[in-house]
Amino acid sequence: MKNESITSRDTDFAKWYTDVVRAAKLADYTSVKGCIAIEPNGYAIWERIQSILDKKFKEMGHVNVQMPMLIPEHLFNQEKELIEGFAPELVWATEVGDRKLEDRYAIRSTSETVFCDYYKKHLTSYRDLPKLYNQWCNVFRYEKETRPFLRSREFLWQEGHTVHATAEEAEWETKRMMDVYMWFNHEILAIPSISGKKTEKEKFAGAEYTITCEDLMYNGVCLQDGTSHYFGQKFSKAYDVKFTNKDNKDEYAYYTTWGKTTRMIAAIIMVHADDYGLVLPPRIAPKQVVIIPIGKDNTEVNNLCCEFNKKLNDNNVVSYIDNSEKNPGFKFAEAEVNGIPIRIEIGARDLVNGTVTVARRDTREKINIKKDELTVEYITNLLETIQKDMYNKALERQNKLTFEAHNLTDMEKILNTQPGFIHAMWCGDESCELKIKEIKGCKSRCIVEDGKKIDDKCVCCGKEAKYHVVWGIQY
RNA sequence: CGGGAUGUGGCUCAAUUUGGUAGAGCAUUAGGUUUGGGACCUAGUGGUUGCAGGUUCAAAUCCUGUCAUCCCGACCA
Repeated sequence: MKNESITSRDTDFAKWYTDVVRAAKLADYTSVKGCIAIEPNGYAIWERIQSILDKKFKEMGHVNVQMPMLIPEHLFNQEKELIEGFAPELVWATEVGDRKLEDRYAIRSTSETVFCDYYKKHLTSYRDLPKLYNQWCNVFRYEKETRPFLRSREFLWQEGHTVHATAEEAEWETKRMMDVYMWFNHEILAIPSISGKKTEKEKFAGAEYTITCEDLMYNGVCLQDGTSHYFGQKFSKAYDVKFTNKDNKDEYAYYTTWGKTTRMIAAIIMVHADDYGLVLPPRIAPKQVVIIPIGKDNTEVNNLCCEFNKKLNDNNVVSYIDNSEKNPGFKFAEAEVNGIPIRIEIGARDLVNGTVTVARRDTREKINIKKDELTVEYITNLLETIQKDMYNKALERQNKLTFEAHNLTDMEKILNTQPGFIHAMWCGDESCELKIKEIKGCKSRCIVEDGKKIDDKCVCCGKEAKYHVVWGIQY
């Protein structure tokens, strides 16, 4: 039965989204404007994200550190573009008790400043390089319009800050970290993201260039979900981060940063969830299997549940038994709203027939199998099938919502009927970007470098096109 | 910052027009009967009606002020 408390996805997408967040108990509002309480179900997803990404980062040679969450004003002011880009959303700590603080401190919105300040002290020789540091932390940005996970004032993320002896190496780092993000979205989150460089207008304040990871939501709205920036020597010059190179000469370090945030949870919801609640890809699901015994005090049923649950957990499948006092129907609905990938139903009737019921969350299909067929292998295979099917389903929809535009009329028509990823050529002038933005706030998402040419002319001005760009309406 | 709306148990709302003992559903607690798609019965807990002031014998209701939230616009990595 459909969950009455969740608004239909096709009726009101925005309402549906927050309904799913609340129904799945991922997060709740707090009395602090724009700051959510991430609840156990939501935090468990973040912990899965963290553990998988953190392992990957470490395999690649990164190490974790922790920097201050207060940033002195003078540090921020050293990089003009950065302070200009961030000024509107910085919140300042200025007082202690009834006195003024010794300095004005910005609450951390991003940590380039403090990392540079640190690296400045700790780099002497090229032998110290590269330094591959990462930080898991919270940041605060004053946002006017906030929505849980999607855009909150305080959010959790990881920010990698690396310094290198050569531009080539730093650029390689920028690229390989975007490859990690794409791998993560495709393989773990089952989201068929696309990636490419941001235009000058849309890049990170102060970066040489920004590579972005862009997802397409169910309703055709785009979501930036991870960025990797190449700074060249811009920041190291502003913050005097120098080292002595092999030729015994002073050189400014080459700097990169890359980050991914709790916004991923919003992406999971808006790509995979449905009118029945959350749907989690098996590889990110904190709980992969729920076993629901039906009927009360049936020793045989209980034993079978316990036995199989143990077998699964012994084989690295995260499974649990729902032994609560609720009705089976309630348990089914609850498992469904929480997005548990597989549900196993075992009752007295099954024991007589020698069967059990296995239900897939993604398709909501119920499969009756013989009791003997219920093996760990059967479940692990099914989890993999679900993972693949979810990716393919998302990809199929993304393809359906991917369009080509040859002129502004095309673009307008697409944006007014069904937005999505819009491929169109661009001359490179910001004036054209601004003109396109006038249509429903459509922005450039990223520049595609697949060599594919849709047209020779700019979609906007008709002059010679330089870039193949994906456009769209963004969150 | 401009335009509009709303503040009543944890949640959704009623009672405000016409001032007269603050109510329902959901959630929750206890006990019992149930259990193959959000069960039922019984008994409870929980609210100085956003805040401050005023009018009145009497204010959730009328008046003044204030604060907060939401929507539209503007703004936005």
